[in-house]
Amino acid sequence: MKTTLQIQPEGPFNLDLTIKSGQTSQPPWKFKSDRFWELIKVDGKLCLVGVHQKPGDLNGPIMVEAESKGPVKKDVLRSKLLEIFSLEDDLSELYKFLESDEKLKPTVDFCRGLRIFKAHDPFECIISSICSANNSILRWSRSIRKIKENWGENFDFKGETFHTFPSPEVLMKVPEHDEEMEPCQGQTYSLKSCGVGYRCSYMKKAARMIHEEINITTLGEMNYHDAFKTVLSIPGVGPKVADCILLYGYGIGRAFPVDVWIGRILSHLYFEGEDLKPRKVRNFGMEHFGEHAGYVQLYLFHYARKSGLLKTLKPKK
DNA sequence: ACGCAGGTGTACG
DNA sequence: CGTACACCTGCG
Repeated sequence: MKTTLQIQPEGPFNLDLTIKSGQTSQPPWKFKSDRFWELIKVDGKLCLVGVHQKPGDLNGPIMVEAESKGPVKKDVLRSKLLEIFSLEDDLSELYKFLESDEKLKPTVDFCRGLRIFKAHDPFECIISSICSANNSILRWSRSIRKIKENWGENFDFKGETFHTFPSPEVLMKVPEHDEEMEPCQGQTYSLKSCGVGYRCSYMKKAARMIHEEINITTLGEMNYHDAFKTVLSIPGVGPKVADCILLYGYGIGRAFPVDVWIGRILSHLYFEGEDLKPRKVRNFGMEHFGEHAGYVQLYLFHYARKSGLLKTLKPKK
């Protein structure tokens, strides 16, 4: 069953940039025939959505086309997409803030319309974020894709198969190593074979905890500090991953995920290249950027990459 | 070929 | 409490 709708974002929105900017909430959506496609759950139903934006038209409407087994309520689909692409964030407010800081000012021209690309659901976000730790974007997105192909729900459309992310219960039961299972048509399907490395046991333990112990649906209602401490208790989740989860899974804008790159960038911009401990970078970011911290991190990283600044920042001398 | 990059857990002081 | 090192994989 087909559903179509239009969304008129408030302020600039760059769909292409947002999807491809390497945010660790999820790998880029599949691009085919002018649209980005992804299988998501809307109102509990599998729903393949295709989103289109006229190239270069940062202020134009977003055209949405969705295919589902049964009927899907338009307003539910609409709010899901508003959520995923953070379309209700007030970018003019953000840009006012960025322009008030000489160091942040240049990021705006490089990033106009870039928004936080949120995960489809908190569980997927937690596992994705654990998998992204100490990993490359390439390897991480490959792993997530394989996990979805191996254990997600399928949806066939026009000769292609799309996959959801598996539930906690499914993921906690998947085999860790190939030796644990019979080869199936010459192929094996273990979590290790997805290339997750030593993160394998963290991911399985996290899935078990979320299935049996922790209620992750109420995290969004907690204050930042309590939510941070709660996700920190999940195996494989340290400060960086915790902030990714809060930012991309729950839209908590004060979260400031600190990796080595954001550390080098802030050190270069504000500390004359001094070697900074991650703890100090995080405190500085949260104090100075406040509720914009998540966006500042996103904008600084993209700016540094596009402007060539990143290449000049050396991994200590 | 093989060294290296990349956060977290653990084992120390 | 802070610091040092091992962990796994794929790229250059």
